[in-house]
Amino acid sequence: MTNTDASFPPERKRGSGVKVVYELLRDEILDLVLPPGSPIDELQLAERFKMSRTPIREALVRLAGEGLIDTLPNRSTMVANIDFLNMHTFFDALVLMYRVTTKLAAQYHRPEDIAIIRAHQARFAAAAEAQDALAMIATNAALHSAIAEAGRNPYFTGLFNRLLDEGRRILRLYYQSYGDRLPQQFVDEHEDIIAAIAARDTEAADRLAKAHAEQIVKQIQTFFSRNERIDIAL
Amino acid sequence: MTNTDASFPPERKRGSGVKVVYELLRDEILDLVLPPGSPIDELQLAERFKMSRTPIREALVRLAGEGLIDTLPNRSTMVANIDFLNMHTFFDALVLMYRVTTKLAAQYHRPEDIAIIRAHQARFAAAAEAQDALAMIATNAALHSAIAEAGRNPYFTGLFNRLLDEGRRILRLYYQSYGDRLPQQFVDEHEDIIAAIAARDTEAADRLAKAHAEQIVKQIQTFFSRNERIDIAL
DNA sequence: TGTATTTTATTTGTCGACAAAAAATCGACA
DNA sequence: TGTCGATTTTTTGTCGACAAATAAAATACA
Repeated sequence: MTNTDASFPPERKRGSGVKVVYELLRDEILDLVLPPGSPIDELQLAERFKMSRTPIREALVRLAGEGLIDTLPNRSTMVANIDFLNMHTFFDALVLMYRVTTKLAAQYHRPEDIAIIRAHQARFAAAAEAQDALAMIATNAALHSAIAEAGRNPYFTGLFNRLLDEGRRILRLYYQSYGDRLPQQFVDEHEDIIAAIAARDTEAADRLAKAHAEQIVKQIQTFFSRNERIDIAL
Repeated sequence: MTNTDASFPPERKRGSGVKVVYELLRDEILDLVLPPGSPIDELQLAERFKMSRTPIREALVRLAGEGLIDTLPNRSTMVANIDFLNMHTFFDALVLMYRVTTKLAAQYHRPEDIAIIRAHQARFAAAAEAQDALAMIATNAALHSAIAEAGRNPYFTGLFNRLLDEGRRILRLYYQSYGDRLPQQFVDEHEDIIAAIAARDTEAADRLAKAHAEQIVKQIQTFFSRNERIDIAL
């Protein structure tokens, strides 16, 4: 019998509380379970996670540090809004990081990195095959994150992962339109990029990553310009 | 008489405590008053700032989020070390951000930005004239930060400012060798960069920023290779 | 004397409570 | 009925205290 008795508190390990709250809240924000602008109530979270406000607070401070929530002093903390007006700054940064991390991966990767990258690519291909848009988004981010890791520059991987997270929120907004067109093309482009990395061809890696990133950005921008009226309403 | 009575506590404004601790600690870390590896004791800080551990803790969480301190669970938090072995990743990121932010400044700056940038450049020139190495480091960082702001991409300015902070720590290590050679050249290069930005010549801005950044990096690397034996000791 | 084990001390993580600040509600007055 | 000001309520920021985890010290044993 493994602790079915509820009279004892859940026996959370000391120090694990913050991590649990942080990660769950982070996922809920990025998956839009908590949409932008949602109010965050410490007391409510404390009840929900059955712990005091102190660890909740620490998790919120961390999330604020990553820009995922905004805190007004003394009052109201809420899920950060997506800045549609300055979306182009996001795309600029995303394209550059796609390029830089891919290029560095071609330069600095180790043999074992390629295996990891190929495993992610296989998962992405499976998601594309199954026409599962949400899985495509997730596996695509994981793949590019793995490529960035192979480049071994913590400054770039840090920014890139942050951008991919932010991208998760944006992509959720139009994930319907993501699955129903040319997923096979993305799979092929990934294959080319991986081949360039494995061959340590930095020039090709950069060129292919640039084309790949710009195509994705273009697709998103096209979607948003089609829904311009909705954007303005936000 | 403005509160010379010490019987009342210092009357810190509610919510300001964290900010004070965060900023002071941050400065002390970046200025190497707290050298890498220094142990951080919450209780000691609480005494020093005359407040409870709670706001101290929040400041530390924030600093940890920026990678300025490392926390081992349940035990010992200390000032983050400078990773000399992977310094090249820092330089790669720094050069790229120099280029990107300068280029974007040329593209997106507004008239008022130029005035701000020129003011910073004047301060840098004064520091160079006075052969004040520490002031040169500070004003140089402020100048490039202002240029980045004119580019108006929060993702890039965020990373760039973090890199400039990290650079503050590295530059302190060799600031003696910074002042005693060609400061006038840096002043001139800055002038050229600013002129390119003002003329909205993105190509020239990128080229000049690249040369400028690479020259600085080269100088630092030369210094560190001369002091290789010291590096290994660390 | 050196090593393993118990004991003590130190430091962190969490808690519940209280005070300050802002928002929401209520009430006086025109 | 509408507006301004006072009052109440809600939520945050800070505090002191306690418990868990680790390190340091002390003790037992070979």
